[in-house]
Amino acid sequence: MKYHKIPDETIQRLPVYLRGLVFLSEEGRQSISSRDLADYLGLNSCQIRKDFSYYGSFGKPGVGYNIKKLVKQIDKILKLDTGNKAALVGVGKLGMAVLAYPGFEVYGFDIVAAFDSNPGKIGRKAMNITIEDVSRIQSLKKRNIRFGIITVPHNAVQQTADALVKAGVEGLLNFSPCCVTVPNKVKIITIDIAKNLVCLPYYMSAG
Amino acid sequence: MKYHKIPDETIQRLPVYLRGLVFLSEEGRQSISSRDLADYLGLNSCQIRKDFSYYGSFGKPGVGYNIKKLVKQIDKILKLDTGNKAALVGVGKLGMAVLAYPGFEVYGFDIVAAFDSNPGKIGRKAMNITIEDVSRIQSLKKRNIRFGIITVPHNAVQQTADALVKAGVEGLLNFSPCCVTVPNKVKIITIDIAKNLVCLPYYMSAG
DNA sequence: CTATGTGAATTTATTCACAGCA
DNA sequence: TGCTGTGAATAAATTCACATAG
Repeated sequence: MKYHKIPDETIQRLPVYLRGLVFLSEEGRQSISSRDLADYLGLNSCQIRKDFSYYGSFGKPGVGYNIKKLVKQIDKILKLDTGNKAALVGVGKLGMAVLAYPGFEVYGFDIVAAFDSNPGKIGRKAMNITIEDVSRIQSLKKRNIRFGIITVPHNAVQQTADALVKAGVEGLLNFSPCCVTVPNKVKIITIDIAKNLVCLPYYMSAG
Repeated sequence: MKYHKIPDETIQRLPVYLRGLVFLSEEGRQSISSRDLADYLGLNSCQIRKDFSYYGSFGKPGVGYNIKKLVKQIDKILKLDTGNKAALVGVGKLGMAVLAYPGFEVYGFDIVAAFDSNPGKIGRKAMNITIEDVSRIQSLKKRNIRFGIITVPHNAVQQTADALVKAGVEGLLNFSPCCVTVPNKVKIITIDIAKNLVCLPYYMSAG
């Protein structure tokens, strides 16, 4: 295994592999070939082999990959094996939906705190999490919570990001497609739910 | 302007440009240079110029791009100028959040119908849309609704997709990260809200 | 025989660098 | 002078093709 700069696209695919493999594992499957995994996920088999090869030789020629072993490897590569804790800010409709979303568990993420500025919501429970006042965001540092999920209205995004950064949060997931400024060391990912729909008319007309 | 195959990455960036430009336009700005737009969106200016150049010469040397004109062009390229109508299936927490999401409008998408299988919800209103029984999905063809948004629990995704396809829907946005099979002519995009968070630990530790 | 792992070839995308226009 | 538009150069990612291992 020679040194290679690992393509960013490879990193982005690892979560896709992970989810598929966890699902197959839960169905009781022990091992899988790159070809079968490619068919299952709608990808290309030699891309899968190359992606894994950047990190070592996990497969057995003639057999394929041991699923449990591969899941462990990907968890390790993506640093998902250390129990990442996240806090959500903004318990409105979108915030509630994110709290209820069953998809974080498979990646080893736990949303363990929720904040809102509406006094009527403070102290209530949302998905078994007690909603706290946004003024308590500063407590995140002590609680060792390093990830923030922002589901506030877009006019409150910047101040929310500022508060989270001040509390030592280093990774942000922002659901409001608006411009936010954060220090360089902080990584922020903005997702625009609608954006995904936008390219469909183009691709549909193209055939 | 020579013929060029348009990179897929260019298509994916057009919605980003569009949102930024619409926002700038709403703030009253008339024109912008590729450099300023690049700074604003955190991208590279010659990439922006090249992306636009695939479709013609929209800019004025020494001045920049007329924002309104550019918005119209992108709308046309992405076929967003024809009033795309979408139906949502599954009015649970996530479905409600998507219905309330303010981000579809800027892209010219209208969610005009909502379906659920829970009899207690049928006939109620969600964001001014009357919830219909899933059995009425077949009416979408007559109503000229070509896009479907799937926010049902993952065990109901396949049957929902089947019903939408049967009703003539050609573009699907699926919020359950699970494997769905659709005919070739149908384009489906699956989004995994959690996946975006997953790469953060990797990038954060990398510096 | 089957399936991995990987250099080499190819394809795709980005960035450079500058001629030419307002 | 300021900025676009674009060939050429570079960089990045994918796919091929096959030697090698179980």
